[in-house]
Amino acid sequence: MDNPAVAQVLREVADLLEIKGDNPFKIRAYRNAADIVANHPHEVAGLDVLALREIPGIGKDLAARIRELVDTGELGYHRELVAEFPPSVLDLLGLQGIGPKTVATLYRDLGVRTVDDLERAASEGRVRQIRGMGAKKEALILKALEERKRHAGRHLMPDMKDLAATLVDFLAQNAAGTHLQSVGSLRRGTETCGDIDILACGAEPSLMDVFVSHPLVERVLGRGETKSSVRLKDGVQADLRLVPSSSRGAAMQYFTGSKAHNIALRDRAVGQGLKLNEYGLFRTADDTLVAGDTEEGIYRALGLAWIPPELREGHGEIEAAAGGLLPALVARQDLRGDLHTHSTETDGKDDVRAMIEAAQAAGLEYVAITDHSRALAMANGLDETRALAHASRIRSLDGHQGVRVLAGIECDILADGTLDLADDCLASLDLVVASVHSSFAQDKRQMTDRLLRAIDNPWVDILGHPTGRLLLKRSPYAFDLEAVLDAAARRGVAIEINCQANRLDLCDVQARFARDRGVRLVVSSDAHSRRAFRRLDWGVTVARRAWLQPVDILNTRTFDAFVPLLRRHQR
DNA sequence: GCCGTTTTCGGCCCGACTGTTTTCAGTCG
Repeated sequence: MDNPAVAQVLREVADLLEIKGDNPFKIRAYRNAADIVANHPHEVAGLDVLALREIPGIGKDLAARIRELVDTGELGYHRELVAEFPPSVLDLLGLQGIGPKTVATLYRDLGVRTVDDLERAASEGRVRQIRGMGAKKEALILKALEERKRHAGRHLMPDMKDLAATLVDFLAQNAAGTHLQSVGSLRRGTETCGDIDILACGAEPSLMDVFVSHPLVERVLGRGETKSSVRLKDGVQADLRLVPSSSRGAAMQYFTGSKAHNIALRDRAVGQGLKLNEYGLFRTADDTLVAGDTEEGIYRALGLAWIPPELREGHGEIEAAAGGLLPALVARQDLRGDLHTHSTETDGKDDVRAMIEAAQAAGLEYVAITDHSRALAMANGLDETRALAHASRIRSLDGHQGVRVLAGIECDILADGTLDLADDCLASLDLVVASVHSSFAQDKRQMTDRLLRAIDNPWVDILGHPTGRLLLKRSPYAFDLEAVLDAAARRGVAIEINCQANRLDLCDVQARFARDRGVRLVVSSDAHSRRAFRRLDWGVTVARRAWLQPVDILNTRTFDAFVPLLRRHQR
């Protein structure tokens, strides 16, 4: 059992305890333990009880429970809880506005066990009859169900990338010499993906048996000579396609898409007396093969430069490739700094020193520690006094392991657009990321004014996760993006591409729009633990899909070149 | 359930908002 699997069970125990109404501190202990395990550098399965107990937050009970789990693959305590509440009720917690108490009430009073049960109950008007609920709550539930339906079958890109990598590794161990590659929306780097497509070039047909026998496979949907489909846990569908090596490029191109890109490409081929399909590029007149074993060859034969998969969305990339105008896209190794991270001073999992060391390990030259401000009480946010004391401790670590360190803050933008901390405090810090964490329901006018007012504050350097969306869960708040971007461009405030898997905020289209309006962007991890610097990959994917080049992103600069570009140093 | 140089009990991050109340419960962050 690996760490994510252990963490998952602990998290389920916490959720079930919460539904049950158990001691909140016990719930926190389980949730905390789940985070610890998920972020632990070693596999907990390899640690004995004593070693487990040395981890802060893991005591006698949790150490024993974790051992039981990794030794037997099961947890008796978990089983007991599942006997009280069917595990399907955990799905209800994923609905916006539905928490553990509501789940417990719905189960107890209406026998709601599944999302489908809830939908029936709400649409039949039974929810409003429960004490403590009313017509508005029922409408809220129906809206949350509607949102969920809209996102059904979609999954976050980073999760799917990990899953695809697991499958590809497994296949690679069983098919030496085969070229394996995940294609489809995963290769293009879209923020959410519906399924996993894997291409195997030059493999034996027996690879299909290996594929359908993977432990994660729940059901085999189809098994053929060249294509098999399976359903994995969490309902993810994965397809494996076998193609001959001679068609590798054509198949990669075809299965990577997007549909719009492929249609435009085939249209271009037809105009040149050619025909493009998943087997190759052929002359229409006599069916001779023109290209097929590499993608580059296909694009070249069509008079185009090779187009990076992230751009293949039918958003002008073919015209750009024809005119030699494709951007030299930013890559992960172009990032030299991270401008949004948290430490144990607020809700981070690792202290400042560990975060700096992790930044160094991630190949960064500089990092800003930007803990929360006081309005985020749940995160133990900092007031002015604590912020300044924290800043001086952060600065004392400047240069640790050769990393330049900025003492910053992620300061809340309050409902009226003022900032959560006094200007003189913000002025004494090295960098201020301003973000909205409350009052999401304001109308468009209010929210726009709020953001504009925040941007007017001379000590705001970066606007953090600007739209507030949570992928597959919450829509962006209503505001005039164009007005905010124009103000940011005018004032020299940078706009963040937040790398959290469920944020990716700004998104690709908006980031491209922002750049075109003269806004400067940053790519920041918003890391709450030392392992989370990995997320920078995902933000870079967004940036690439936004056609961004290194010059468009402030934190590709060296430290000395970057600092003067901060808004506070511009006059 | 964890923790401890205020140590084996009694603490443990909490404020804003919403909808349901008629003084509060639930959710979110």
